[in-house]
Amino acid sequence: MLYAKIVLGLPVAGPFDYIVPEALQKQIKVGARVWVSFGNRRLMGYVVGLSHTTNIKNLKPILELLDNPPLINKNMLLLTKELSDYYCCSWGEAIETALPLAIRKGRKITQIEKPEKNRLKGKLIEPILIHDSGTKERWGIYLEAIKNVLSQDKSAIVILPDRETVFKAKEIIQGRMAHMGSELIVLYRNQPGELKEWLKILEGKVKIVVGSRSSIFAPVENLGLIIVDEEQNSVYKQDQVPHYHSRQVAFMRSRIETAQLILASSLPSLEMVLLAKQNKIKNIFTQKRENLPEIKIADTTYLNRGTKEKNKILSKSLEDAIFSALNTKGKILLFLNRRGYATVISCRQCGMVLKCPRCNINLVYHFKENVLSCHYCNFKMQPQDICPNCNAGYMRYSGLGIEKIESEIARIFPKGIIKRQDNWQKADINDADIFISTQSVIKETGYGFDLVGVLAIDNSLNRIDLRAAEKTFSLLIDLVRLSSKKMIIQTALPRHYCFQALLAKDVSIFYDTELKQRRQLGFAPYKNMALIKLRGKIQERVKKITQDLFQELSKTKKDGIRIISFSPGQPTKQRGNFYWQILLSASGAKKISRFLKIRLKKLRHSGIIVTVDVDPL
DNA sequence: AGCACGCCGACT
DNA sequence: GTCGGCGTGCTC
Repeated sequence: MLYAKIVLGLPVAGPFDYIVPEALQKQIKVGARVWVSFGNRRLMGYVVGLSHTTNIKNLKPILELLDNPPLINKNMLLLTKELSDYYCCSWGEAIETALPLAIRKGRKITQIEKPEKNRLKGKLIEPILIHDSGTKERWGIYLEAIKNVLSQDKSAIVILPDRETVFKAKEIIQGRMAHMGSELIVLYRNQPGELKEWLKILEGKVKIVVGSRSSIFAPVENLGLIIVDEEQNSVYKQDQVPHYHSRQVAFMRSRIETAQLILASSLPSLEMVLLAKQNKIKNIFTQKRENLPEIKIADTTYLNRGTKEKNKILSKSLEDAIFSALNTKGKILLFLNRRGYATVISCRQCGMVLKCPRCNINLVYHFKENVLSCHYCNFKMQPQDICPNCNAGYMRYSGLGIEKIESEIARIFPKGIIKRQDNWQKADINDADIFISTQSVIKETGYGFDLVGVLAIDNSLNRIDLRAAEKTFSLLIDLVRLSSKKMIIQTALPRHYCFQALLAKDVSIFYDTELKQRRQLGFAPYKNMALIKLRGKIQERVKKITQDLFQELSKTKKDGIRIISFSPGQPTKQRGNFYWQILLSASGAKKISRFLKIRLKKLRHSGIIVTVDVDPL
């Protein structure tokens, strides 16, 4: 008798044993897809083992074998197993994230049998981190490495953050390697033709795959090189279960397949900087200091002080700089990361601040729409003239939003042409002398403003988020790159290392200080962290269950697992569900995942969905 | 995940 | 009395 160990794309552990019918015994192999009956359902299963013994009685037979030869090779099975151990999901779920939708749905394919090559195992792989200021230098290294693996008859995967850079990369590689025709392929999840391209790779016809996040799973043969461009980019993190990060998967895969790994970034993640400091990866630093604008910090503590005469939004130095830029027909960007007009609506008598009834964050007044809105859940209500708490008739509208900035700027600089943009409403930079924008301006690459004024960066810095400084610094660096001459940052925290690093034009000031703090606090990248997310329709219920789970988990003093906090999710509400979460840490993601798989298996509450995000961003 | 079973309160 | 929501266990 022959039995198959089968995993399923469900959040259940498995594997499950099935009888291999006589007729399939010669053909079935590990890595094949099969149809099986599970409970009262017919599901796609993946064969992860074959055995002549079993401990389970009353086995069901495999209904149908889809692949001969098998679809998933040994290395891919190893990779997905490791993924499931690291990211706290089932093996079957991990396999399914590595496959195109059509394949998961049971599309039959014909493949030719090809012997799996014996590879030299245990060879030391070399990961390198390129820290540069643009894309020119790194492409020299990329192309050299690609040429090198091709000459050894091996293949390469190049992943990049977005569609444009993927296609640009394809052009560059093709330009340098004119003989590359169908051997170079662009792979993009859910593109038309995705399956066709994927199958071409599976057949071993493709030497170079260029793609985005999920292309790290491309079934190339004889992999010799993985390149992760802009490794710090958060698009590499999947926002659904399993919450994998392509850079992390690249490490796993390069080890399994003994492939070289090249990571590059103009502002590397703290994770990679730490690895480089520990000499676990080789660091190539080519960042030059030329072309950086003049950077000034304007201390705004005095703007916020008692002088009630006027709610001043501009420091003297920024105001002067705007005037002189206008006089010389310069382009000005004013950056403010807050939509709306007034961000705090409070009662002058009792001091109550209007909050979203669902999310408990401040409601923001939008002048143009004349509405109060919650920026988390999009709750809207009419502006209030009378305090709902004490019935006094004096509501104060304060806190600077971008609409308010626009009207103030228009008042101070009546001669300048002013355009405003946020994520909801785009404007053309070329039409304006003064361009006022939220973060949405970052996407416009390569635009050189003569003056960049950063108006309210402190709220980003003051967020309750262990990555607040990292995200703020990254934002500031993006703004520096939009600025060709001068940048003025208004802040009430002028001594903060984010600003000091900019003033000194030395990113290592930021890295060193931030790393030191992370180590002292026991946070990433020194520890692995995980977020248990609970969601459900009833706010109080989700909160209660999260709190109970938090207390339950807190009792377990084990293996250096630290249960850090429980808090409302962000956003608090999404598509009718309320979110609460528990943050924990340990040294080693696999340890956290093992712990949580045991502890969360028993946790079941109707109407509550529990997910785990390992290495959350 | 999806389903069956068994337990309890509150209503045609 | 039973309907339905919730907790629990199970799926090879």
